[in-house]
Amino acid sequence: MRRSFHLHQSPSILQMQCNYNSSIGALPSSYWSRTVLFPDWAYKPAWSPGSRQVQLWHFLLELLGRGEGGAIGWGGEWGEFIIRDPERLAKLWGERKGKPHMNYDKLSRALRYYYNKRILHKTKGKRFTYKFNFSKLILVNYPGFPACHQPVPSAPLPLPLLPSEGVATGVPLCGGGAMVDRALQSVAYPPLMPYCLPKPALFPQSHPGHGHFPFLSAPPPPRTSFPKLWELSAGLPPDNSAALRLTTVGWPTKSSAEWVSNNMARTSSLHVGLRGKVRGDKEREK
DNA sequence: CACGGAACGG
DNA sequence: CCGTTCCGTG
Repeated sequence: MRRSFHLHQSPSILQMQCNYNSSIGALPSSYWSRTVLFPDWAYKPAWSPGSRQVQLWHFLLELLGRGEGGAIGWGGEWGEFIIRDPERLAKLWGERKGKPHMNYDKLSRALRYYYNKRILHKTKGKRFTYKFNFSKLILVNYPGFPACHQPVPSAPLPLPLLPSEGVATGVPLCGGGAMVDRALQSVAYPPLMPYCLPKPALFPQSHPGHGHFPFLSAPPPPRTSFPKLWELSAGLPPDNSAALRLTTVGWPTKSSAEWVSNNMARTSSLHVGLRGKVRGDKEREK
């Protein structure tokens, strides 16, 4: 029943990347893997052997992780990034995808499609500035948000960036925030890209009791009236529905207000599920 | 610039 | 599904 999870597709890659877990400061990998939940999209490996193509958000993370020269860079807030040279970025993206006529206009359209999927949102007012929804981080197993402010080791990971790694090789990067110039500022970026982590087991299926989730404020009605609601939602497999329902709990960051205002309006994942099927909601829109 | 509809394609 | 292409609107 459990739909095959993305991680299963590239165990080797994953294991390879997750070896770093042990190198996160004093924190055992188990700490991370059981404490932090990333949105489901974050766990998709860059290159599934199943030959799914690179996705834009992943490409961006890759460039950001490499500290790519000037085309794109991290911004002031967690997950925020600034496209410094839109056309150059577009060109890079175009090369990767074999779309020679790519430009920022088109690329940005693709980015806008991420809004509904809650992968990205726009930092309003700032040109070329977008933000990954890392704020959707969820804490599990820690009722009181213990030392919940990302126990982020400020020091960059000893990332085994292979010399052979590069755009052309298609080697998956576990980069992400690892290579962020620490010089940049105090902001802590994800020390590991989420997709480097094993996905924490959520609700044990054996426990229909669903109860023992500390933060589970109000599980959306299991109303059987909309049985497969989540399955319609783009990019959000049922696996994650549980996680997403919890997102209202949110991550207590400085930007939480922004995040909340941005998404509280949409209320809950129920809405999101609906919005996923782009077609039907035109009328609804305004 | 930024947004989102629409048609289309791999 | 995930963009790509094109385009009207603000």
